[in-house]
Amino acid sequence: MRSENGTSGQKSRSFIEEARRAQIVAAAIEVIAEAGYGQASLARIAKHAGISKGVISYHFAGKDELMEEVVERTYGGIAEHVMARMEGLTTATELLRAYVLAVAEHMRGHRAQLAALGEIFHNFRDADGKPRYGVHTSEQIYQTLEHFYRMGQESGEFRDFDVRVMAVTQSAAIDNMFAYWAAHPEHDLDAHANELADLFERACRA
Amino acid sequence: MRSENGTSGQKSRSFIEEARRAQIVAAAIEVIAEAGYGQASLARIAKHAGISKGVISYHFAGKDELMEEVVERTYGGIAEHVMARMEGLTTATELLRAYVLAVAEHMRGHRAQLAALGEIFHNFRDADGKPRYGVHTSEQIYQTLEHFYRMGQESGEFRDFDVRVMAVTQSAAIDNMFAYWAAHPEHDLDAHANELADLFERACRA
Amino acid sequence: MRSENGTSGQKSRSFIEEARRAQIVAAAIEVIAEAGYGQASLARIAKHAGISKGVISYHFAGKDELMEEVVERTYGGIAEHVMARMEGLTTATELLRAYVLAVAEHMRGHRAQLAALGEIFHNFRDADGKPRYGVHTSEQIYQTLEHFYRMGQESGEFRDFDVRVMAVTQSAAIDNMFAYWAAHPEHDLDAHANELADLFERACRA
Amino acid sequence: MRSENGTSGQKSRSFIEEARRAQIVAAAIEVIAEAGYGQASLARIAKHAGISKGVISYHFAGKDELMEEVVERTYGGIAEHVMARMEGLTTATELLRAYVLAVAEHMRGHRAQLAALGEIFHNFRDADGKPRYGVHTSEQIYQTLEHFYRMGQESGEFRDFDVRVMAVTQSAAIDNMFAYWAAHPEHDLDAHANELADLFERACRA
DNA sequence: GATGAATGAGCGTTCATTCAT
DNA sequence: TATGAATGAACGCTCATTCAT
Repeated sequence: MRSENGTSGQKSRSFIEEARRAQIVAAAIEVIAEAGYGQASLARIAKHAGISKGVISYHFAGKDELMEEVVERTYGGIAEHVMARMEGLTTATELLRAYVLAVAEHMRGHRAQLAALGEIFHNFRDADGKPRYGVHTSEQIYQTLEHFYRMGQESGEFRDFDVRVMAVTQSAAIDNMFAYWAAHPEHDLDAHANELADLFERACRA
Repeated sequence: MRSENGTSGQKSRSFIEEARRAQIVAAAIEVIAEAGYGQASLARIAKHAGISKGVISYHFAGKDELMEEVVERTYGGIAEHVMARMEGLTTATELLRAYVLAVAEHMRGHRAQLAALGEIFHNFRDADGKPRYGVHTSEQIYQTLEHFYRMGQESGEFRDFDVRVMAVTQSAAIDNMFAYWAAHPEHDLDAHANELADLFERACRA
Repeated sequence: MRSENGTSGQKSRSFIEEARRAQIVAAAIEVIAEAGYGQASLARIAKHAGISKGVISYHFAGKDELMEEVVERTYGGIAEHVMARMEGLTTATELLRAYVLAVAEHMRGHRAQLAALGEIFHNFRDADGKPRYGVHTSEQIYQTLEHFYRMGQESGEFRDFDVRVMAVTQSAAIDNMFAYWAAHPEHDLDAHANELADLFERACRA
Repeated sequence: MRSENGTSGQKSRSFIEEARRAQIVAAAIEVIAEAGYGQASLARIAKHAGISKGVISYHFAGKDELMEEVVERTYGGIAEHVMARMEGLTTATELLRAYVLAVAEHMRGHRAQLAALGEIFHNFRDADGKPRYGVHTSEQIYQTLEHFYRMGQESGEFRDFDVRVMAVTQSAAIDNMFAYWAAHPEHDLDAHANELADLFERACRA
C-alpha cells in the first residue's frame, strides 16, 4: 500500500526505522500467536524481540498502533497473493475456487500470522470498549464474495440464494479451516481447501 | 468441604449456594457480552451483580472456575433444547435441518450467552498459556455431526464427502451466523438459519 | 464540612476507611512538603505511610482525588481557625489585623500543610493541562478581604484605594510570609505577622 | 573544552553555539509558560524549537543546566532594564517607585518569561531534592530593597520598621501582581503598579 | 555539530487473590 | 456466609540521558 515512488515528495520512514517496525511487528505476531492477545504485553513482545520495552513505544505511538500495523501488514500480504492467483479468471465458479485455494496456499506458510490475526480480531477493542475489528470489518470481504455470487447468478452458473448468507458462511468456513488447522497441525490444509471449494460449488450451482 | 451428600459420592450444593453461583454466572455473562473478556474483571462482575468482590472468590475457586461454569451452563442449555427438537427424527437430512434451526431458535433468546461464550472460547487460557477451549473443544459437536453425515451417506441421501471438513464447516457456519447476528441485530436469524439448512442440504446430497 | 449527624440518612465512610484516608492524606502532605509535588509519587507516599501502593488506589479514585482531598482538609482547618478568631470583631481595622494574626497562628503549627498546599497550588493541573488551582482559586479570599476594605472605606477608617490590588497584595504578603518562614525556620513568624498588620493598617488608613 | 579564549580565563562560546542556546532557552520558556514545568519535557521543548532532542543534550549538560540558563537570562533582562530606569534617582521614595514601575514595564512585554520563571522557581529542585530556587534565592533582591529602606530611614523619609519584612512583602507584592495579571490578562498592569507604589510609600513614610 | 535510536527506571493504574472479621 | 481491606505483580506509557553514526 505504501508508495515506493522515488520521485514522490511524501515523507518515508528511514530504512532502520522500517526494519525495526517490521521486527517488532514480527515479534508481536509470534507472541500473540503463541500466548494469545491477552498475554501479549509490550514487555513480552519486547523480550521476544530481544529489545528494550521502550523501543516499541519509540517506534509506535502505542500498543493500538502496533496491533493495527500487524493487521495491516498481514492483510496486505494475503490480499497481494490472492489477487495474483485470481488474475485472468472469468467465471464465478473458477474465481471462487481460486479464492479459497489461494488463501489456503498463502496461509500454509504463515501460520502464526493467521493465529495472531484471529486473536486481534477477537480481542482488540477501542478506547470506548467497542471491538476494533470484527464482523463489521469483514464487510469488504463479504462484498467481494457477493460480487462473485451475483456474477454466477447472472450468468446462470449459480442458483438463486441469499448472497449475504452465502458470503458470511464461506468466509466463516475459510476462517475456521485455518483455526482447525492451527489446532491440528497434521491436518491436510490443501485437501480441506479443495473439499471446501467442492462444497460451495455444490451449494451455489444451479 | 462445604457439603456432604448422603446417598451418593458426588458433592452437592445448598440451595443458597446454588442460587449465588447462578447469580454470579448470570452477571459474568452479561459483563463479558457487553465489555469483552478482557474487561470482565471480577470487580466489574461483582458490581454488576450487586455483590461484594469477595463473594465470587468465596463461591468459586477462582476466575477460571467461574468461566468454566459459564461455559458449562450455557452449553447445557443449548444441548437440552436441541436434543428436544431432534427427538423422533430419523433421516440425516431432517436431523441436520432440525439441528441448525433448533440452535438458532434457542440462541435467539440468549444473545448475551452467545457473545459471552464466544469471548470465553477465544480468550480463556490455562495457567500454561494454552487455550482452554477452542477447536479441539468442539470435538464432541464434530462427532455428532459426523454421525449424521455418515447416516446419510449410508442411507444414500448424501454423496461421498469428507465428513470432518463438512462438520467443521457446518459448525463454523452456525457459529458465524450468530456472530453476524450479534453485530447486526436487525438481521433475520431464522431466515439465515433456513438458508444455511438449504445450503448444507445441497452440499451434502447425493 | 462532612456531617456528623447521627440521624441523617446520608451514607458515610466507615471508621477504618476514614482513618486510612486521613493517614494517606497526612503522608501525602509530608512527602509533598519535603520532596515537592513533582517527586510525590504514589509509590513514595505509600512507602512513607508504610503501606502498599495499591492501598491508595483502593481508597482514592486516583492521584487527583488525593490531591484535592489534601487541599480540602488543609483549607478547612485554616478557615475554621480563622473564623473563630474573627468572631465578634466589628471594625475593619480589627478584622484585618485579626485575620493576619489568626492565619499566622494556625500555620505556625502546620508548617508541612502549608508547604504542601503551595506545591499543589503551583503544580497540580487538570487532564487538559490547565492549572487546577491558582490565582483564580483565591477569588474567595480576595472577596472576603475586599469586603473588609469597603467596610473601612465606608466607615471612614480607610482612605480610597483599589480594593482588588490591596486584596491581592495582602494575600500575597501573607502567603510569602509563610514561604519565607518555611525557608528560614528561625524567623519570628508572630513578629512578622504584627509587622504585616501594621504595614497594611498604614497603607489603608485615611 | 569547546573553546579557548585568548585574553581571559573565562570560557567563551562560538556564535553558533550561542545562537543555539538562545533558541533552546526561548523554546523552553514558551513551553514551560504554556504547559507548566511538569510537562516541559526535553522532547516537547525540542519539538517546539523544531530541533532534535539530542541537540539540547549536546548544548546543555542536562535539563538542570537549561533551567538555570532560562532563569539567568530572564533575570539578566529584568535587571538590565530596572537598573537603567533607576539611574540618576537619589531619594528612597523615588527609587522604590521607579523600581516597581520599571519591573512592571519590562514584564508587560515578557509575559511568557514571567510565567516560566514562576514555574521554575516553584518546581526546580536539585538532585538532593532541595528547591534550587525559592525564597533564599531572593536574598539579593531583599538586600537591594533593604538598602533603599535604610536610605529612607536615615534621611527621615521613612518611619522605623523591620526592613526585612518590608522587603519580603514588597517583593511578594510585585511577584503576585504578575501572577494575577497572568491569570487575568485584561488586568491593568500599570495601574496596579502605581497602586503598589502608593501603597508602599504610605506603608513606609514617616 | 547534529541526529535519531535506544535504554531503563519510574509513573499512575488495574486486577486476581488473600484474609481477618 | 459475606465483606471490605490489602497486597503485589503486571500493565501501557513517559522521560532524561547516552551514544554510534
